Amino acid sequence: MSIVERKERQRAERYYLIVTTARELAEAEGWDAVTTRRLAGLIDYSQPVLYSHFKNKAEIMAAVATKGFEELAARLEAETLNADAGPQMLRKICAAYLEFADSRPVVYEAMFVLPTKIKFASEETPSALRAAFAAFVKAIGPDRQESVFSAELLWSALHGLVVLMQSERIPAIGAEDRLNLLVRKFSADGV
Amino acid sequence: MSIVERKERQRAERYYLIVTTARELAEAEGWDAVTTRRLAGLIDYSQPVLYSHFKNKAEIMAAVATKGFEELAARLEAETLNADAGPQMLRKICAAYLEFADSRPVVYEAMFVLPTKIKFASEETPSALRAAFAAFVKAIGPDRQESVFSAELLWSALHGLVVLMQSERIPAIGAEDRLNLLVRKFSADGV
DNA sequence: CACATAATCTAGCGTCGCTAGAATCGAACG
DNA sequence: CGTTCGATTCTAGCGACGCTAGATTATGTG
Repeated sequence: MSIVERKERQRAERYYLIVTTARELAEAEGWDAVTTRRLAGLIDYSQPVLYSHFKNKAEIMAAVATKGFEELAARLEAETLNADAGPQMLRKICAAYLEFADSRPVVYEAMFVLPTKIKFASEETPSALRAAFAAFVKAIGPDRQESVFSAELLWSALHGLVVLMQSERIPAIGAEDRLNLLVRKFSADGV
Repeated sequence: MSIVERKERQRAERYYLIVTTARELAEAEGWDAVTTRRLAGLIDYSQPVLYSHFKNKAEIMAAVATKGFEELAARLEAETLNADAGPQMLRKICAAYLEFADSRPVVYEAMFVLPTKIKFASEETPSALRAAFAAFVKAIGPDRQESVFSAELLWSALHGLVVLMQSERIPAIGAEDRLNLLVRKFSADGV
C-alpha cells in the first residue's frame, strides 16, 4: 500500500498548499483577488485541480475559516488558563479576540462575515468554534443564570466593534476606550 | 425652459425607478440577484442607461443605503421624542434599531455590511446618518463623559446582534433576552 | 423639411466560477 | 521491456458578470 499512501500524502500536501495559498493571497490583496485562475496559477496547477479537492470556491474559503477557528480557540483558551475568572480574564479574552481580528482580518472575514455553510450553535458546529465560545462563557462566569445569553451579547459587541472598525464605520481612534467600557459593562456586579 | 424641466423631471423619475427597483429585487432575491442586466430589464431600458445615472453598480447600492439612513434616522428620532431620557428611551431606541434591521435586511446590508464609499464619522457623513447616531448619544445620556464612546459601543453591540443573527451565527431564539441584557448593561448607574 | 444634438441601443471586451472531454501519466502485467 | 488501462491533469469553452465604444434612433431647432 506504499504507493497509495504516497499518493494520499501528496494529495494532502496539495490540499494544504491550496488552503495556505488562498489565505496568503487574500491577506495580500483581499478575497476579491482570490480567483480560481490566480490561485491555480500560484500553485502551478490548472483550475480543475482545485475542484478535485473542493466542491467550489466557497469550500476553499470555508477551509481557511476552519483553520482560523482553531487558531482563535487556541488564543482564547490560553487566556482562560493564565488568569483567574473575573474582570481580568474578561479583559484578556476580549483583547485577545480583538487582537486576532486585527492580525488576521481576511481570515476573520471568512469566519464571521462572508456567507458560510459552517453551522454555528448546533450539533454540527466545529469543536474549535465551540471551544472559542466556551472561553467567553467562562470569562462571563460559567455558573451565572444567563451566562450563555451574556456570552452571545459580549461576542456580538466584540464582533460589531471589529467589523465597524475594519470597514471604517467607526473611527480607529478610541478603540482602547471602547474596550475599557465594554469590560466595565460586562463585569459590573449584579447584572 | 419647460422642455428642459420636463426632461429633468423624467430623469429624476427614472433615477427613482432604478433605486426602487434595485431595492425591491434585492428584497426579493438578495443582492447577488441584482445584476445590471436584470435591473435594466425590469425597468425596460438597456444596461447603459443605468450608467447614465450612476457611475457603477456600487453607486446604485449606495443610493439604496442613503434612503435607508433616512428611514432609520426617522424611526430612531421618533423614539427620542416619545420617551424621557433614561432606560425606557434606551430600550425603545435599541428595539427600533433591531426592528429596522429585521424589516429591511437587504437595505441594512447595503448600509452597514457591504463595502461602501459613504463616509462615516467625518465631515462628509450624510446628515441622516449623523442624526441616527445622535439618537444613540441622546439615549445614552448626552452629557456623560464618554457618551460618544458609549454610543459607538452600543451601536457595535446592536450591529453585532443583527449580523450574527441574520447570518445564523447566533440562534434566533433568545433575541428578547439579549436585548434585555443589553439595555440593563447600558443603563446601569455608575458606568 | 433638413439638420444637429441628445438619448438610447446593439454588440462586444475582459473576467468570473465552473466543467466536459481530450491528452497524458504511471502502475500492473504478459 | 512494451503494452494496456485506469487515474490524473490539462485545454478549451460555457454562460454570466460589470462595464463601454460606437452605431442608431429620437427630438428639438432653424
